[in-house]
Amino acid sequence: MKSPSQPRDRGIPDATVARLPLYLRALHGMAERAIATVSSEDLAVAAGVNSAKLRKDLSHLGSYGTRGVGYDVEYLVYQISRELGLTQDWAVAIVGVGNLGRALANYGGFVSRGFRVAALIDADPEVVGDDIAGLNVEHIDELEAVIKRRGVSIVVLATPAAAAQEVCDRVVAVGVTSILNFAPVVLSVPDGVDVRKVDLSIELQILAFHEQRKAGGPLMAVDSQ
Amino acid sequence: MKSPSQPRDRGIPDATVARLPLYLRALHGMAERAIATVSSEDLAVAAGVNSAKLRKDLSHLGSYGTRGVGYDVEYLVYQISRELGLTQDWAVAIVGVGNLGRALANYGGFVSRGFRVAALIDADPEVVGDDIAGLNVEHIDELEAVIKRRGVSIVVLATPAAAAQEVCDRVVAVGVTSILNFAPVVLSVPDGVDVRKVDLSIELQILAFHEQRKAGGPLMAVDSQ
DNA sequence: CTGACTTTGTGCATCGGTTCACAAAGGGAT
DNA sequence: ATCCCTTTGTGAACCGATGCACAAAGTCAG
Repeated sequence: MKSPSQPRDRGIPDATVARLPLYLRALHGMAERAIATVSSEDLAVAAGVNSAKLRKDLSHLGSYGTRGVGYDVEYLVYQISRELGLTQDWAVAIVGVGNLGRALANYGGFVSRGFRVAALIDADPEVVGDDIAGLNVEHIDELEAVIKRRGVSIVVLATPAAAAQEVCDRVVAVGVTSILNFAPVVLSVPDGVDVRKVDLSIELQILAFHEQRKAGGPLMAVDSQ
Repeated sequence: MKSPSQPRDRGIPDATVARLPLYLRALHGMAERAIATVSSEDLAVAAGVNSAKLRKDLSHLGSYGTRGVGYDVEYLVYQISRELGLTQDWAVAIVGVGNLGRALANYGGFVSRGFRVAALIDADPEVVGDDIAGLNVEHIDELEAVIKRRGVSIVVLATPAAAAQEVCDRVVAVGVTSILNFAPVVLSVPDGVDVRKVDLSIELQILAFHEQRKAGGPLMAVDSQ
């Protein structure tokens, strides 16, 4: 059972928050395999982190382990889910139904737990009206109305770079404060609005940097194999 | 002091490397608008960071600015490109041509500079043979052969979670040491292999955490911001 | 050439995050 | 109940990243 009021240090470090979903995924896998309890060591391995870090991360949520035993898988799933806000249902709108938007709409794991794609929105009349992943694509003119009507609180931007800032401004204006941005631009938003960025080309460039270094540094092999 | 033409400080901090692509993008935008020189302040604003950080980042590459003036846009573009290894051409293979793989293959900005999608690979006979983004989808059996033949050095995994580790093992076995993983699994790889992970559901969960907190949270807390 | 002005590059203090290492807490056996 | 074994939770050292603030280095006007 849950301790009623654990006035837990509401300041969970960002680095910890970023790892909680990782632990949660590992725990879900264990729950499916009917594993009842898990040690910090085992869970850490499954999540790809070291066990001291995992223990410190979990300690920020409360004291949910049992010394000498480990953590109860189901209980920990619940606690982490609650902490992340996954015990409620989040309505997500995807703006921009190009290749990427379409992929996101169809991507099952993307909306597995706690999230629900509630709207698809695009500006192209060619696409508006189409059914994708069981949803009707609505026109960008309806943006504000749709967001309010469906109670959307998280917006995914999969628009072209040039359109991202404008769409961003509009959704912020109707009260959205959480945005996941796939467009390769730096969005400017007022304080209090969270923007997370996923940038494929940046990831590739970081890989290229390390790859180059492994290959002998710049100006060495142009044609290596 | 050192000669300004010999920067070669081989220890560029990871945090800096992660931001260089951001600067590069901003600089490209400026170059297109025919801006010849830029101050650290202006570039920092364009890239969404603070100027001291930007200057420190650039100082790791060498001393490429002119006091009292700023940085030459074109020269800085070249230096950062070179440092990131973008002056050479990287052959990228995308494994898994589902919705996401397809989106990546078509995503223009994804392969704009320095990168080239050299192969699309899938296991589904339904998809193999299709032409996507001007490329023929090849069968997973050909994985090793294609990677060698095309000189692929970076592999993008867009497979289902269950297949990712196996594909990963196979590409590592033929010498690939840079992997961009979109599958929601923790890949285990030998030392020396770089894996970067893009995980859509984790990003959403992080947003949900902050959104929940803003909305009052499981326990209404100090609303500092 | 000199002096006013601009902007870089960096020393230094600080901060957040990671890791180590161990005392405390619990279980199980006898 | 007592001892032994396992594993958590955390104090403290460490490490890298951030941001301030300023001297050094350059431009430009006269």
